[in-house]
Amino acid sequence: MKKVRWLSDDAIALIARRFSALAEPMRLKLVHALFAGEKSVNALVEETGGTQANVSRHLQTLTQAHVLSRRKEGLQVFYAIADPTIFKLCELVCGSVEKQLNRQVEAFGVSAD
Amino acid sequence: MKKVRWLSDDAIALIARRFSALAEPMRLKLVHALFAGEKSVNALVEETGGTQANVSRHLQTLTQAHVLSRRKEGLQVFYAIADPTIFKLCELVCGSVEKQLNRQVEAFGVSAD
DNA sequence: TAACTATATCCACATACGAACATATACTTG
DNA sequence: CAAGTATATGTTCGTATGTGGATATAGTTA
Repeated sequence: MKKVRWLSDDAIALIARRFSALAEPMRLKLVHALFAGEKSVNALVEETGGTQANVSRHLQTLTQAHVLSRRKEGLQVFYAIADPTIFKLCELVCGSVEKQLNRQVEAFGVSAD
Repeated sequence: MKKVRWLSDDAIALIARRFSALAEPMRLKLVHALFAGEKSVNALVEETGGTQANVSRHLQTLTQAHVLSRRKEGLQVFYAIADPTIFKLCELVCGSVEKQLNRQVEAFGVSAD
């Protein structure tokens, strides 16, 4: 028996903001790249193929959303996954999308009658 | 030992789309309202306080994202949560946001020195 | 201090997206 | 078939947001 909590408009807005942090391909790429561990901005620029300006901006967005953490060391800045729930989140969504695609493939395969 | 799958740009885009379905306050409200079970458009309009046009649009978005299912019965259309992972997703994010807020409150409480 | 590297920010532009009104469509009932 | 109800869609508008180039800032090294 699960209790469904009540959510104020402010709470709803916060949750929406958290989701929107992950609702962008480049940001997802960055998060995914960081699954392997902490990396510098430069490393992320090379790995994702984005421009330095864009990568920096998205990293800022993710950090403000408390998804990533920021550590400065000399000239470089290292980012890492700050919120461990991100792993489960991505896993869930990834699996769900996969399942949906499989269903679509199946439906397509038997759709002729 | 967890294997990190490789994700193509297309896969990334799909996952981003799924997240963006939940990255909007009104859509979250609708999803949250449907946690209690299937409801008609009219019921959702009343419960959320949105306009009929907007609610209908957002319901369409959520349905296309495979978050909700649609059942027509006479004049009315009933929507329901189609993807059970949504529950866990919201639970995770909700808890994470809550935790983060608590940390901020604590930090604020001891920040004066 | 001057050159050099890594990162962040400013700016301009294009596009996506949510809101609201009006209207169309689908279904029911007299 | 006409009127009425529930839902969807067309349209316009304002705003938010992603992008890339140029530039600013911070830190290192000669």
